[in-house]
Amino acid sequence: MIKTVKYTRDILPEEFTNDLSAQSHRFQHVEAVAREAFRRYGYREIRTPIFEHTELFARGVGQETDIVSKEMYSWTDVNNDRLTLRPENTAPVIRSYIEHKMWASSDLVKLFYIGPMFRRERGQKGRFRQFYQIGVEVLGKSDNPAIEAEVIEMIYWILDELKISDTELLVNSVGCPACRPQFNETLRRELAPLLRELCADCNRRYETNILRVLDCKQDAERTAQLTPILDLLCRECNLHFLQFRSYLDHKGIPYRVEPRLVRGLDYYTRTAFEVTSRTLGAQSALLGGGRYDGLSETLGGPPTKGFGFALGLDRFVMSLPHDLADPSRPELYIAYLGERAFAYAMTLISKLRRQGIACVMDFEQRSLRSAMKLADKLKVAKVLIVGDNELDQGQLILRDMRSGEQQLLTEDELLRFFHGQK
RNA sequence: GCGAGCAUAGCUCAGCUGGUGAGAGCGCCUGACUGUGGAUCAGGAGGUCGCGGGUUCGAUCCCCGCUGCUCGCCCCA
Repeated sequence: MIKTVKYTRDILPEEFTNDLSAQSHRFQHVEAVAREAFRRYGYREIRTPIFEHTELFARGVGQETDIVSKEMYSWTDVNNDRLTLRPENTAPVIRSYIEHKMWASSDLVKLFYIGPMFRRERGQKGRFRQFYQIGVEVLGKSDNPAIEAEVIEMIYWILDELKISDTELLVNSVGCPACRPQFNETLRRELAPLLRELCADCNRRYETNILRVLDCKQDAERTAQLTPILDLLCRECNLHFLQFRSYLDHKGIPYRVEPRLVRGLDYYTRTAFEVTSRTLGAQSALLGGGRYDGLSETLGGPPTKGFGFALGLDRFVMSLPHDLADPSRPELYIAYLGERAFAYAMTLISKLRRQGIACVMDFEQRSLRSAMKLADKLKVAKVLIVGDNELDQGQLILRDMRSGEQQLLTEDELLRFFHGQK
């Protein structure tokens, strides 16, 4: 049997899987709520290719990051192009922003995207090699922290609307090109004498990404005595962070300052944030994002401020309430008896569908009993029964599957009945 | 890339220190019920016990290897 590739999976209609985290209607629901949020907040959809030139990610995300150095699906095309399945979508969106000169037509560009990303990681709860992200990017001339607060407010609206609770917002500032070298240096100096006491991972991080040492759970006790990164920010970064926090306070959005929060992608500057959930297991990040003011220049574009986030659709789906109903189930099942009724049902069902009614019928001649069983299994709300008797009398039977009540209707009355429902 | 656990029917699992016949619940199909579902009852279909090797008179059970899944580390959404 040919199966899905390791650590990938099918997202299925609910009738084919008990796994709530893999049911397609739950994905649809998160997408629908997110799209409504984007509509209200003025975001426009962008769809970029799922593969790009490898160089885009090497330069945008950073050659030394885990993503680029070991997790990308890359290949050389027949014409020797180096191509990569996108591992994230901020760099592609910036690429598009530059390619289509969006800066020329608007000072502030607000984009959203929904789609699959690919990373060659080991699978785990809430982590797959093909996973889905919904994200936004705010691009333009302004780096006003009010932009950041508005984005986070929108995130909270989405979380509320989806009834996802038990979450926590963590915020931090990772500085800018002006102050980061300095606090990296300070960190290096303060950590040097401690290195022998720190775990193996931290010794490695000391060389590769020193900020990550702060994120280590094992060595939390020892690193707690270091100068907090927030004390080392430059004037401008410090002011920016304070303003950002005051806007959150103003909006009544609760958060926790987490000086250990460090994002793993190179392009982040200043504000970094994450929303975690207690219910997710080891991979607790529901979403993450931050500011990336230099990214456009890095990719050959004009100086541009940027802020955005991406949410893990797979993880959102896991966090949704368990009892979410699937609204895409058919409402009506047509049970027919005999050839004449079959021909009639064929044309009637077309009329109903053109009116927007979700209705289905079976194509085998079967007993009314087995048709009813089928309708029951489909969980339709109503069943229309039509046989020779009904055709002769010009009256159809409409049965409510919940109450068991039946009424007689002419075809016109039926069409009007469902029309009124819409 | 590293570590641990698991692998028996479509699903969830049982199978008592290796010993005649491979099981349960749910689901599925049929009938009791010639044109009325859910409940009940009676039948039925469905399994190379993940794959390969070894130990043994005998392996679903013990050992080794492989594969897959799951969870954790790293890292991220």
